[in-house]
Amino acid sequence: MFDIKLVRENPGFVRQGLANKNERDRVDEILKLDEDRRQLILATDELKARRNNASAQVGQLKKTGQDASAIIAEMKTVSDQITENDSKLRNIEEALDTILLSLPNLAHESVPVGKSAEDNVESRRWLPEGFTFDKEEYTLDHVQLGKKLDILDFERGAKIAGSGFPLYKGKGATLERALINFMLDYHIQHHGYSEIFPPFLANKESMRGTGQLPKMAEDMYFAQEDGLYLVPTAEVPITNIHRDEMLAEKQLPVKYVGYSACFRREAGSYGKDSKGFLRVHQFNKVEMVKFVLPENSYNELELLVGDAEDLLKLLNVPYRILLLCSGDLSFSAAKCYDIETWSPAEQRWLESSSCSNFEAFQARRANIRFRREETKKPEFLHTLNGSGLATSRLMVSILENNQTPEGKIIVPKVLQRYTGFGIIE
RNA sequence: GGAAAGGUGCUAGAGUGGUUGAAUAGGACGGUCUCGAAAACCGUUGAACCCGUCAGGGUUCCGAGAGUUCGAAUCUCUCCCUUUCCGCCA
Repeated sequence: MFDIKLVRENPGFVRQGLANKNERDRVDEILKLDEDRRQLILATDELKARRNNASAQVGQLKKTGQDASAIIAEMKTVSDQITENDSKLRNIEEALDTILLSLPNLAHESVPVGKSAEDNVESRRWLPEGFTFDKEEYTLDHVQLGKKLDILDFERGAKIAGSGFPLYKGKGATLERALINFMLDYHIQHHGYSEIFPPFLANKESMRGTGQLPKMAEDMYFAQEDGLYLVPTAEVPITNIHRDEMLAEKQLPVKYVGYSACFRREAGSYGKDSKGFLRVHQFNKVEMVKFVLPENSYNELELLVGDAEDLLKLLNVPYRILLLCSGDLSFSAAKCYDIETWSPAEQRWLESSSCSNFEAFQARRANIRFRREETKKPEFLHTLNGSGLATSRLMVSILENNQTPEGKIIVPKVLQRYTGFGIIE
């Protein structure tokens, strides 16, 4: 959520920040509501103070058997006024919250200002030894490979649930499971994360906490009867572990890693990237989430990206890192790196991970705080998360990059102890 | 799905409609004592918001919301959640 104090104290800065994020300027509306709100609180608090005093007097008078009807009569009108003011105040605060909850986080100063994905900046890339971008080396795309080897069945997935719900078979299913386990184990054993296996459905409060609601409602599957959303990412349940909690400073950083299936309606993107795994309604993802001290969050972001990169190097998958520009940042992020892996068949990069620092944006929405040792005061902490990694597009890169001229798949070495086989043919 | 019980501070757990932000105990923190520690004793121990340069003052919060009342943790209604038992079930 947006910090109202920032708007109050530095409206110009917020105005510019919203413009950089391609967002409508609502600063004046906010300031007006904020001003109204404070005036009303001031007036009402005064009335309430009067009433509290008078009520104490009534108590005293009654105790001693004296008449209190004059005060009672007077307080009746005061109480009516209070009721009226409170209801006005509620309306104002609702209006204010609606705006504040709908505003995206502002970009950090280190983020390049830009309009769209065109303006993202490649910060580095890593290519396996002997790698070439030459398409001729690779004859089949992941859909063709999946069919030929009978490890992926998109048609039957569509029959069961609809298009975009992949079905893995045989060694394909094993490979997917191996990949998930490898990623989880590696983060737990080498990067110091503790493992979470979260619920795959979450309530409205949780969705609001991480920023999916109110804006992304249309992109999520919703179980009407129960008021629950299918999680679009494990970020939601894992970040909400500490919703409405106060952590101790010495606990930080808290680092979690967890697997979840991810469900996305992808409303409005029909026909785009519809082939195979490129855009699906359900995919698997291992997600890292960190709760950190505000002063450390940008350092922690770099470490987070490094944690995801380690896996790609071990898997021997070509990738590049993009620093997203202000206009391409997601709703909640202040800074974000995308990691894209290479698809030789598509001859382009595919997004396999997104690592973001949300600063206090989610913490403010979800009310996640820590108590600072030095001041003894509560403060919002910073949250970060990153995919480490999403399997579907990563699987595209793994299959296509590891195919032999005969159309077999060599299983990456690090996965072989999980799969129990070294080749799919 | 049926039945019952219950939701109070970091935790356990009191609470008669009128100084109850809330007894008491535990925990945590600080101090005394000690070479040090334990024990004992003493003290401290919530948050949000508003006004104020500061000092400080005020308001709200006992699951959530509405109601009764001059005044509600305490009375009424609705909802939510948790626990236990029964049924169904991986």
